[in-house]
Amino acid sequence: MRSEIDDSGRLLHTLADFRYELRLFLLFSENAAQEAGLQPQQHQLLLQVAGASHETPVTIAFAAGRLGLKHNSTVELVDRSEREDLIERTADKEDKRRAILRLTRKGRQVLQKLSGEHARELNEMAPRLVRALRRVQVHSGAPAVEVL
Amino acid sequence: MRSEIDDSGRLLHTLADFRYELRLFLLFSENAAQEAGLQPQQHQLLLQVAGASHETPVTIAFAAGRLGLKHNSTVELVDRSEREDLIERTADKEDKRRAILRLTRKGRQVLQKLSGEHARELNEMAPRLVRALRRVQVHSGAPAVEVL
DNA sequence: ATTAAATATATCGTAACACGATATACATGC
DNA sequence: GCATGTATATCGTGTTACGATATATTTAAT
Repeated sequence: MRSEIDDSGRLLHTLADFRYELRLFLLFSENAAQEAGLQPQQHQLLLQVAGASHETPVTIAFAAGRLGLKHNSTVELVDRSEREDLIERTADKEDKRRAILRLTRKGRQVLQKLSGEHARELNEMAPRLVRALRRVQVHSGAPAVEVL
Repeated sequence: MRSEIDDSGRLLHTLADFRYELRLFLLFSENAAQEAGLQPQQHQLLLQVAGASHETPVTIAFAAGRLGLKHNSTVELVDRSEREDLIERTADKEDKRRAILRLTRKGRQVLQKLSGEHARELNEMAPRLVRALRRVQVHSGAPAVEVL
C-alpha cells in the first residue's frame, strides 16, 4: 500500500475529472432546457418550485435559497417565467408581503418532460459521477472505506 | 413494495434535492475561488490545465472541451488569467497554430490550496450527493440495485 | 508546388444575467 | 403606534459567454 497524501498530481487529476463529469451533466441539462424552450435557470426554478415538500410555502425567498441566488435575481427570474406563462404569483393571505409561486399547466408539462429526460440521463451518468467522487475521496486521505 | 413509476411528485422532489446539493457544492467552490482571489472560471481553467494527463497537449481547444465552453470564450478566459499571472501561453513548436498552456508558480500555488479545500469539502458532501443521486435512480424505474 | 479546405486561435460587438444599492409594502416587538 | 425587521420589487452596472468574423498555419488535392 502506498501513501495517499504526497502526490498532489493525482488529486488534481481526480478533481479535474470530477468537474468534467459534472460539467457534462450540466451541459446536458442546459441543452435539454433550451430544446424545451426554457432558459436553464427557468428550468431550475420550475424544478425547485414543483419539487418543494407540500408544507413549505414556496416564496421568492425559498426559491432564492434553493437556487443559490440573491433575492433580487430570483425576482427577475420569476418575472421572466411569469411572462412566458410557466409560473404564477399569488399573494399570500397570511402575509401579504409574500408571493407564493406555483407552476402553470404549461410549466408543469414542460417540467414533466424535462424531468423524465433528466432521470434517464442521470441513470446513465450516475456511475461515472459516483466513481469520480469516490476517487477524490481516496486521494484526499479519506478514512479508506470500501473502495469501488 | 410499491410502484416506482407512477407518482411523478417523488421524482421531482428527488431531482430538486439533487440539484440543490449540487448547487451547494458549486456555491462552496465559487466562494473558495473568490476568497483565493480567482474568478470561479479561472479556478476551473487552472484545474483542467493542471489536471490533464501528462501526454495530452494542453491547448485552448482542450481546455474549451473540458470546461464545456466555446473556443472564443476560452481564449478570453486564458487572456484574463495570463494577465493575472496565473497561466502562461507558449507557442507549440510542432504546430505553430497551437498555444500550449501551463500554470505559473503563482497559479500552481493557488490551485494547490484550493484543491485541498475542495477535497476536504467533497469528503463532507459526497455522502449526501451520492444519496441524492441514488434516490433519483430509485424513482426513475432503475433496475433496483442495492438501495441505501 | 500551388491552391483549396480544414483547423487553431484571436478579435469584436452584443445580449443575458446576476448583482449591489435602493425603494416600498407589510409585519412584529416593544 | 413607532421602530426595527422582513419580503419583494426596481434600477443601473459589470462580467462573461456567445455568434460572427478574421488571421495564421497545417493538411489535402491535383
